[in-house]
Amino acid sequence: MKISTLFASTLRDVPADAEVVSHQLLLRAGYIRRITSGVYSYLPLMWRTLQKISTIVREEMNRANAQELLMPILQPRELWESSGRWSVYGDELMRLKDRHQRDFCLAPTGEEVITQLAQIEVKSYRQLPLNLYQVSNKYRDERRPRFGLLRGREFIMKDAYSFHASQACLDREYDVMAEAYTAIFNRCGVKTKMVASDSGAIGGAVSHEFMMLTGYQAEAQQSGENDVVHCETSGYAANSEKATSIPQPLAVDGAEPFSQYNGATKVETPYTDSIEKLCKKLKCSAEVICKTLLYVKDDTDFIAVLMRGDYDVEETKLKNTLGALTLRMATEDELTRLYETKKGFVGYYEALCLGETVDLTSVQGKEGTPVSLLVDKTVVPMKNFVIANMEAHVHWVNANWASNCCQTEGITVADVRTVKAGDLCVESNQPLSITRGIEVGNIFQLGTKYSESMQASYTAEDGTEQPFVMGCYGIGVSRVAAAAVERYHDANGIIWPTAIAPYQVIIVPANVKDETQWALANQLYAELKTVLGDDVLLDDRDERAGVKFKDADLMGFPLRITVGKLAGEGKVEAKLRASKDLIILDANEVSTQVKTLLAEWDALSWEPPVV
RNA sequence: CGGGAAGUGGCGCAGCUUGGUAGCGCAUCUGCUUUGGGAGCAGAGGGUCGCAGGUUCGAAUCCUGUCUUCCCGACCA
Repeated sequence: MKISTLFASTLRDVPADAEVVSHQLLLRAGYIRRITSGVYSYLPLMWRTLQKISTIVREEMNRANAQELLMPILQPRELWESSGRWSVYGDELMRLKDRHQRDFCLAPTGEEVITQLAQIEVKSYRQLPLNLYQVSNKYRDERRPRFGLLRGREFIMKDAYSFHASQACLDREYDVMAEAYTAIFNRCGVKTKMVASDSGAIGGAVSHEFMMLTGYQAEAQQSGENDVVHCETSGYAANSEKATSIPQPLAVDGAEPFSQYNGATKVETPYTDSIEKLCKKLKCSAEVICKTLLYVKDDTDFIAVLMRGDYDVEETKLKNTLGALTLRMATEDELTRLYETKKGFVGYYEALCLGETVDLTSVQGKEGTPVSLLVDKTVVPMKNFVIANMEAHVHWVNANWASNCCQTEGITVADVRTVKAGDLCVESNQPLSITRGIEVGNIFQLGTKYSESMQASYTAEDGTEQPFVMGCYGIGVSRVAAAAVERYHDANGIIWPTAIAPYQVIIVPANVKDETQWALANQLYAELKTVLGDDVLLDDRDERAGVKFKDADLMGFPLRITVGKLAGEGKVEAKLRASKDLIILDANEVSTQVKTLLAEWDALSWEPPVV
């Protein structure tokens, strides 16, 4: 390919609406253009990169005995009703109507279609196991598309679905997919960590995500939307939405700071509507405070969550514990309606700490509105702590649980707290660290969730009808590309891992009007095409050398061959994008050296400069 | 969904307060010079100032509505 005819133009200025590095660079280097919020055209350079990623994905999936097919993006409402997800998926489902006012959606994922397909086609256990996949556009009406290709409303995803006659068989496939994924991301040059994750709206039990960690950057520049909790010693790794830990072993006995009070005492704490203010007022640390947060489940049920003051509630964990579809904090209006109290003073001192036994009737709100209690595990061992009692501007200190408190029926004890860096690993008892990450793939054990709701079954060996045991496996193809740019770039532009660079080599004649340089550049171009196929670019533009160097750096090709002043002596310069060094080569050894040079650029060991 | 900001040639911006026939840089095109890290000079083309209504002799500018885009939030009692 000659650059003069390549459909790509570079921008000097950063478009004002691009926030993250990958978005900026892909725009500036002429890879993508936005059509509307969260929707992009992939220009030829981008498309080549995406195809290279897809090819790697296909090769590894095929190697794992999965079969590629292609399912429709446009899907009817009825199909989604049959799985129950037409309503469950919520606003993220991109919905539309046809001319007869029939409802359709654009596929955000493919369980419904594939399960129906299996139901029709697979009749016997003899046809199992089966793993089917596709690479196609997916649609999610994100509440806030952002970060360019990292979170768009339209994106390219590889989604695979496996069908099994037993859990054991699914377990084996799950491991096979985990291996395939590791191979895929390694080949793409994207360093990932497999972490335990929450299964979210797709449902099911066991699931893992493949996270590209971005923690190599200075704190303020860490990109990615997920926090990954991990332990160096045990190898434990989990999304913060799923992670558990041993809480920091701080003194949770408030006897010390409150020694001036004799037993449980009511203390004036005006306007302490945050833990921070309360600590300041009482001159104590947060871990001796028991805070109470009021949540609303599915917009109807009230749940009070008791949490140690220095920890936050992990809402995903809470949601799963409660089996809630939606969850939100109660509004201040609701607090007033239920208890006539203010933010900062929600608490059940009287019900839980006064006397020997708890009185759950007094936990109810006005007019007997039921409120269920959920106690985080960290709260149980607390002694002589601070707790509110619905009375504004007052807290109780030196409070202690009634003796049967956490065993009382109607009080649930569960782990719903957000892991903090420095908490201890449940496996190794060593401190955990937290790093930002970009999710580029995930694997789920769906079990029989979809096969049961959609009544997809096969005839088992014993003649009975059994629902399929299913797994599903996704890779965000377009997100992998953006994530790679997020990881591999410098001040001058993109630095593609060789495997997914749109072109491996760019030949730059410094001055196209110099006949010697021009002739040699063209000769090398022809030679390299025989070695690399169409993976070589010739910058044949009549531009100054500086312009061409800048563009080559911005676009991020791994190897640049400059045909310049040494052309007369039959010599050229080779430069790896990720390196500062120039290598002088004899022109006649270029085609034999190119692959060696490219192999030198090993993306997995490259560390970007800390800016 | 809540809050904030912004829409002016392809990209980045100024002009708006105090209405008077639209400008700068980059990019594009032509010519000359230049030619190893985003060149210089001279010239050219390209915009119904997001859209709709209103005020006015006159609106990019003032008013109303609307659409779009971006940012922050939607997690702490």
